[in-house]
Amino acid sequence: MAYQESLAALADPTRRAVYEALVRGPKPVGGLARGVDVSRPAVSQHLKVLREAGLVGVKPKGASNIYHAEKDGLVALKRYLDGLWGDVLQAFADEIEREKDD
Amino acid sequence: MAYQESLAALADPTRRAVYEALVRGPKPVGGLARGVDVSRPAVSQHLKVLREAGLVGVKPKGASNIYHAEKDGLVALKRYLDGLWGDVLQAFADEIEREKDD
DNA sequence: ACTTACCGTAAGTCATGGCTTACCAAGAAT
DNA sequence: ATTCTTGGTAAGCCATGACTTACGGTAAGT
Repeated sequence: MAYQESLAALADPTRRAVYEALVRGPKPVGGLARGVDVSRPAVSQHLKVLREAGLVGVKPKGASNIYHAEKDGLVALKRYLDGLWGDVLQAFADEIEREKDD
Repeated sequence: MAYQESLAALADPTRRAVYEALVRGPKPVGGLARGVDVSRPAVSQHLKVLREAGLVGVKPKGASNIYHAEKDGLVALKRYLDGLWGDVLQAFADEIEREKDD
């Protein structure tokens, strides 16, 4: 749920690939594993990290678990970056001011 | 310059701390090192990663190197997340539609 | 000129984490 | 009831990467 976890979760390429697949629509673990070139257990582990970051959620559907993208983790990350963005703009403005002193 | 590098760069806590310090204003390497509990060379290595991601830039000022936040890397990351966000909303909309079929 | 401050790079150490195989549990199907 | 599919967890391996110390190089101060 915290932006730090979203950041760490999305930093890994294959985990990001799994997430991007889910962003296009809900899918079972097996389906996700087929889209990536790692084993199915590896995908399960990635899903755990994504789940703890609030980026995805699960709904059991019989024997299979259907994963889907969740808003929370992404919103947290977007908010964090927007905060940084504001500060960066401020820093730029400050620098313009400073350059007037020559 | 690519969002992948920004993601990887900001995923590390101490590197993120260095970046956040720069976002509040330009600083020399030594000053940055004093704000974090790792050695100065470690900070230099983090700055290299941040620089390659387009998140920071340098301006030599005499003997010291003044680092500052750069827009490019952050913009790239924000764009990527906005794309994801759009897809997530679409996926949610699709799911609402699907639930009408019961 | 010599020393001191500032910084980047090299080499080596060590922990983190991503991957695999093996195993186990639960639901579907026959 | 047994088999087959689906998937989470455990244990172990191994590469990546974050950190340290040591070194070299340039600019400023005296």
